[in-house]
Amino acid sequence: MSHQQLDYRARMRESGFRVTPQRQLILDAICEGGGHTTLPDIYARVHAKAPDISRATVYRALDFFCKLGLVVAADIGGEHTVYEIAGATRHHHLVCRKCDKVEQIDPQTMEALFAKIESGQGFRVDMDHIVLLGICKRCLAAPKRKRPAASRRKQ
Amino acid sequence: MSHQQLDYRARMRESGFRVTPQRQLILDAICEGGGHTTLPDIYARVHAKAPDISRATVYRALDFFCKLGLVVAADIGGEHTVYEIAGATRHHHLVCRKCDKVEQIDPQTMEALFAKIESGQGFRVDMDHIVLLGICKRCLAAPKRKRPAASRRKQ
DNA sequence: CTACATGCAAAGAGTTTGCATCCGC
DNA sequence: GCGGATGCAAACTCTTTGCATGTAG
Repeated sequence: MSHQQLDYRARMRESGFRVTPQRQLILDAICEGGGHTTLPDIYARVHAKAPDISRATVYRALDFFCKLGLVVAADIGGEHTVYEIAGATRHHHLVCRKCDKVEQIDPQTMEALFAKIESGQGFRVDMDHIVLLGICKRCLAAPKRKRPAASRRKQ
Repeated sequence: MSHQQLDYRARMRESGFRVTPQRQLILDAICEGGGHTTLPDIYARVHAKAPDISRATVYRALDFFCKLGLVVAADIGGEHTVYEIAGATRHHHLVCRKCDKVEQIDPQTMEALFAKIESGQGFRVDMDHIVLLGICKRCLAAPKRKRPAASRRKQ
């Protein structure tokens, strides 16, 4: 991810903004999260390495990254908004309600769905990141199994 | 919706809980909202008819309805959780980012998608109410057009 | 009459903002 | 050195909770 990091640095500076150690740590934390990083997650990671960083800074940095388009925010109907590095192509996830495991949906399957909706009703779906909740293969097979899994409030 | 209302009353009482005027007003408000009713929405509606009802009561009633299964809550990635009367079958919506119009997705299309995901990756999607954001037919045709539309914060 | 519901107000949780200070560039 | 970035703390918003009172059944 190192060469991409350099890219990010350049993009920040080009836009007249600064590359600070805090922002780098926060960006790192999002990368490390690999897919679904929530604010508490990011803050915890960052705080472990640099205890002085305040939550306000994390909020501001995330906002900043989103505006720059480096990071995308997705409110996927859990407790928290999740953040991830803006990838080249849109992709979609399946999240298991039992074990919180995340897997990707075959992109073509989703593109086919969008195409069908557009041709059928003239509606152009425009979402970079859809998350479908359900039960994964393993949990379907072993209903007893449980991982620490953050509890979900709703639905 | 009147006979259904009676049904609800019965279900509440059967479970040992009470039918109060507040609960009826709140349920009415959800019905009137027709599809996507948020808490501020519900509160506003209810408050207009009965100014004494407190937000706490609305929260408690919604929680209660959800537990009873009369209402489903869906956090669709907007600012607020939306509530709606629990319908018989799951259904999914398209919401236009420009004009906020809501339309249904052909249920079979979505069921086909879920079936494909389950057969393909063994993951059973389990969502009653998916919302896909995008641009509707009319707004695609007339990009200038705008309605008051509540502003969206994210994504 | 009894137990559930309500209203009020206070407490929590999460997020935003004002301001003095700091530090990339 | 300048102007953006940070840390702190206070302000805000949304939601939950404790408690005395009200009321459906």
